[in-house]
Amino acid sequence: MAVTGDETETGSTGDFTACQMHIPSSNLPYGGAGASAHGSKSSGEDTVKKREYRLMKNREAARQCRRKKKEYVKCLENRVAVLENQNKTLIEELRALKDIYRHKIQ
DNA sequence: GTAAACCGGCGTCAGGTGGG
DNA sequence: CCCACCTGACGCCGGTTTAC
Repeated sequence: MAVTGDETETGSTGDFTACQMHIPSSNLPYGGAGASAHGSKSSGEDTVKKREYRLMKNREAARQCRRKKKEYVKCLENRVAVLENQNKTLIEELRALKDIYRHKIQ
């Protein structure tokens, strides 16, 4: 496992354009800073709670990010399949047209 | 049967980004 | 600024596969 620290939260919006998806946002009980930046009066207990909250939100965010990425990759794989099919069809069509042309000129 | 390699998923951290 | 959010990277873990 990783070690200490503090960071991050959850939500939605993001990139992975072309093949995308979107999920709703969330709410936040602890609006304050990460861990008493300057004038904060948060007690130790409060700080711990804030950290736990952040970790929880980031956990969710990471899960969602992975889900989204998987979806994106699946979408790309789909696209590849479609394009390969299209390519095959076009090659076939070209071959047929060439054939017709060849017969016509002789 | 078992050790090693591989795989997929998870939690956490760090850093970037956009909005208020 | 500050905050919330997103995401890449890292390390860990449990399950599966492979080689012996």
